[in-house]
Amino acid sequence: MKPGRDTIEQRMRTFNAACARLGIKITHQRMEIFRAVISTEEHPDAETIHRWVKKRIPTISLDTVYRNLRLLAETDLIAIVGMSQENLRFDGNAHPHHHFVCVRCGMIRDFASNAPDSLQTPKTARVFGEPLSVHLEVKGICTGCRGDVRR
Amino acid sequence: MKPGRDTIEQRMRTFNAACARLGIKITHQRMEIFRAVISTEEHPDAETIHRWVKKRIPTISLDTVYRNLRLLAETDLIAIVGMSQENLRFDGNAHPHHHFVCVRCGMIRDFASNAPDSLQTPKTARVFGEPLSVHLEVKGICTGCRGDVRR
DNA sequence: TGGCACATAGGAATTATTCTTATGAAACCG
DNA sequence: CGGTTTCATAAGAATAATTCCTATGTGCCA
Repeated sequence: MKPGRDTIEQRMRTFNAACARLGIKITHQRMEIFRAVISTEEHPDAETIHRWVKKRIPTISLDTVYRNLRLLAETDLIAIVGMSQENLRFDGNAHPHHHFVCVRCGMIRDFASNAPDSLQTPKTARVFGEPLSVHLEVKGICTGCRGDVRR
Repeated sequence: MKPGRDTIEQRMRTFNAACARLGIKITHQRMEIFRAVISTEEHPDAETIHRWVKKRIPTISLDTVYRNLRLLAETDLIAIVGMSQENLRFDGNAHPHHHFVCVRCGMIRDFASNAPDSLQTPKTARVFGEPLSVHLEVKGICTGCRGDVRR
């Protein structure tokens, strides 16, 4: 486990402040779950976090881990990697392309980049390995959903 | 349903050729599943594709749809949207960042873009709606897996 | 056209995630 | 301080997407 740009303790203080502001109780379980997520670069899954936290709270249930991860993600204290996790979805577009994803209705549409050069792999990514492809995901509100809101 | 840059019939011919080359049998079910995926912009899930194909082959099983979608994705005749669909994974990095994903071992690492301007939302994406965030996903082989291969 | 490897259908199994319900603890209020 | 309300948790049951199993069917090469 290794800290990011902020120290763990700094982020725990931010966490406490955010919970107070949002009216979320600061339980021992919740704190340890948050600490586990921010203390690693590994982007762990719920099962893995559960295993880690059990070392400190042996009786914690998997459901509590799931419940709190979801809560933390909803309040943007942590993030969920990748798509907003619906089912598998398939794409028959044979050409290289990117995706616009509506965060409200889940609509996905393809678009081509109009600046292909800008999609050279950033040098900062190359330290991790040999890149094969680069894909852009734009999240937003689609025109349909935006129209709904106006009404 | 609306064709992409190539016509449906062109792509069906490519499909037949690819199957022959790969030693995959061209069954009625397989063809209809492929046709369904390439005939839409909607990035459907397996259940939806099953519903569509049932109109032409009423007895087709959901498992056959899954099996063939997976086969087609493995041979790059179609693609799966988003991450290579393991479990939910969580990310405690509070700063905006992008992801390097190893396609072999699933390792995910954060990196910052060294060209933030290049991540202005492409104009081609704006026609679909109001963008909120842009995220880059670089897929590749991580140094660890690359080392394994050399041995 | 016969045989054989590959495909399919249908239902059962698996697995990640969420729900239910009863219990427990924190905060609130007089 | 004691009562009450509200939110959180644990444990196991339920749900739902995906995959596996196995018997039967079908495309394709010789």
